[in-house]
Amino acid sequence: MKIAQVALDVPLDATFDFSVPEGVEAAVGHLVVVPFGRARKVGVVVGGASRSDVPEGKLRALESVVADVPPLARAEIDLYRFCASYYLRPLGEVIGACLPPRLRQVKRRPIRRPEPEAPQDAGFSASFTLTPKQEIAAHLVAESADRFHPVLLQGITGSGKTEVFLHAIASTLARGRQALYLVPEIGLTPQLEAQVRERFPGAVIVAAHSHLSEGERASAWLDAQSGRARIVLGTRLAVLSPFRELGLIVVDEEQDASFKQQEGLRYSARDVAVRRAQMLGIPVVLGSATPSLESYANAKQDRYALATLPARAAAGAMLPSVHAVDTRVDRPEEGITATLTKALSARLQRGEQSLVFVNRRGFSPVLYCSDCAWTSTCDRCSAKLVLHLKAGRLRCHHCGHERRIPRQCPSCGGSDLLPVGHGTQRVEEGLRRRFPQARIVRVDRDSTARKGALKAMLEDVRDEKVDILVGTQMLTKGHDYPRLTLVGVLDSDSGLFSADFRASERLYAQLVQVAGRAGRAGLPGEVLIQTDFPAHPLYAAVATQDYLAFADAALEERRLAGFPPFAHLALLRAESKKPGEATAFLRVAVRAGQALSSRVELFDPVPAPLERKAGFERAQLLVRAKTRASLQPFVRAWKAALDEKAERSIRWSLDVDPQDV
DNA sequence: AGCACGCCGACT
DNA sequence: GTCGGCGTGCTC
Repeated sequence: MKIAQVALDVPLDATFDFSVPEGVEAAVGHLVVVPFGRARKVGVVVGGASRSDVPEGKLRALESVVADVPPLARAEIDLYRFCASYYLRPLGEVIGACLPPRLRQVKRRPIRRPEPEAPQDAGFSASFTLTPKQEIAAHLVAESADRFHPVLLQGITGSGKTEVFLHAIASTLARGRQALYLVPEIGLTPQLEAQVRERFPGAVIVAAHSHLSEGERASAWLDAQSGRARIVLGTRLAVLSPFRELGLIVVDEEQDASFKQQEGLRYSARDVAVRRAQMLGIPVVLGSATPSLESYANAKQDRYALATLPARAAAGAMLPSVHAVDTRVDRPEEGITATLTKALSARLQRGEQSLVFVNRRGFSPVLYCSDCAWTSTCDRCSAKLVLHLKAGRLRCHHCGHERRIPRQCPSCGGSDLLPVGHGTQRVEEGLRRRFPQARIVRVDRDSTARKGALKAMLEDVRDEKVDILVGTQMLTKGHDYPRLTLVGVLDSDSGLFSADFRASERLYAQLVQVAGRAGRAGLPGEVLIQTDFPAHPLYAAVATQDYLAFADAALEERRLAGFPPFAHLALLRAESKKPGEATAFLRVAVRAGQALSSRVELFDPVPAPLERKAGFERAQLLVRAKTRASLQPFVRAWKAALDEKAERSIRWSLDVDPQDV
């Protein structure tokens, strides 16, 4: 009797055996329909055997092989096996994460497939000539097209990294191979998709991200698998797409945190991209103005080739001048200092645009009672309720709980309730009072909730219907505004002294990114950073845009502290509704871990950054190892031990290579 | 995760 | 007398 081992998207760390009926051909990679419990499910055959350990009474027969989806290639199954093993998740969950939902339905409408078509023109409209530096970088990528060859491309904003990527993609297509182009958030870079389509007019290009409709997603997946799509442009989940003849992977903004999935299969799409390139023996390019220290260290150790683009590509485009505004002397009112007000006013007079960036990480407008110091907090989370004036509500950003704005203080009955903190709404109002004639647009999660709202706002900015843009990190990514010459940064300091060892790296990347919005086309740009610590070296490094100097200093700090890239981490998170239980479990986990290995270092359990969330009490525990090779076997054994020990009332997860600690 | 089974409180 | 609460157990 023939047995098929099937991976199913259920949270059980096992594959399931099914007997293969006579006359059915179910090889590794095939999608199959199987009976499971009282339901039927679509799974993927990941192995075969002549016998099974499952008792005969339990073994059931697979129902059918899915006919209209070609089988996954061995290379893909191998990649999924690697992800499952490295990130300690069931293989079925990995496959579940990358198979489009439509293809996982047992009963579904047929997927419309395009007619067979004439061979595509891989032609590339190379309307730009590369600068010598870009030329060198493009060469570096193309020179070893048929072996694993990681390249880190570090280039300041406006230096033309995209152009280098496009040239590398062009030579990949010319050699008859497909290219995968990963970006952090495709919704924020609609310009990029248009740009790629324009440059490769004869090639089929598909986008792969979670905002697609189910039909579009399935069809993009099948196009990548069949080889019809020559370029796949996508977010992190696209790194798991099947390809027929993948020849290049590009990871743009490789330092971006959104490449790390934050629940379930907690994979890093950047790391998986490098691994996939290694498994396939193809080049991979990581690009950024401010590479992660992990990637930079790899380049310094010659594991990656390093290419740098130290100058802006457009003739005459200059770097913005960056100044720290000392908020101890120049006291902000409604978040804005006199210096910034003056600079904004000058832009208004000259008909130029300004951007006010509110670094809201750790800051929000909350309601505060000036009589008894009561502040609005969420009942279920250890978080403040954030004031939303337009909606007239107080809202918890973590669990969604909301309530009406009270007229009187719930604690002392006083009527002197004031909003404190510098949320974008308050800054917007302050600016309107100062500049009643200015056209001001606010861009944040609330104002862009409606579909297409962000796009419309950005178009207004492009068409110069806007004088001042106010907003959060959404504004810092990838957009190009020719008439924007001033960037003001508020609440910058929250990243300087955070408990997270990566906070300053992130702040630096964020400031460089937002500074890069100023003065991109001939007009000189100015960046004003409001800070209590104007002499902090991080701000000096932003001013000189000397990434290498910043990174070398930051790496030295990491080396001394023994943090990544000089160590490897895993984070055990636990949460429970029972008080104290999560921490108690972590203490048990420490003892279990100590018994397993002396090659790892187990920290003390600490409360999670948001200690209470939606009624759960959350704590976490960091594990550090010198090398990946010593961390991996430890976490594997540890997980097995914890599976035995954990009570049902505890929810826990292990995060390998955590992003936020 | 679903989805059963199973044993104790307020309703037609 | 039942409808239904979510604790516990299972899925090849």
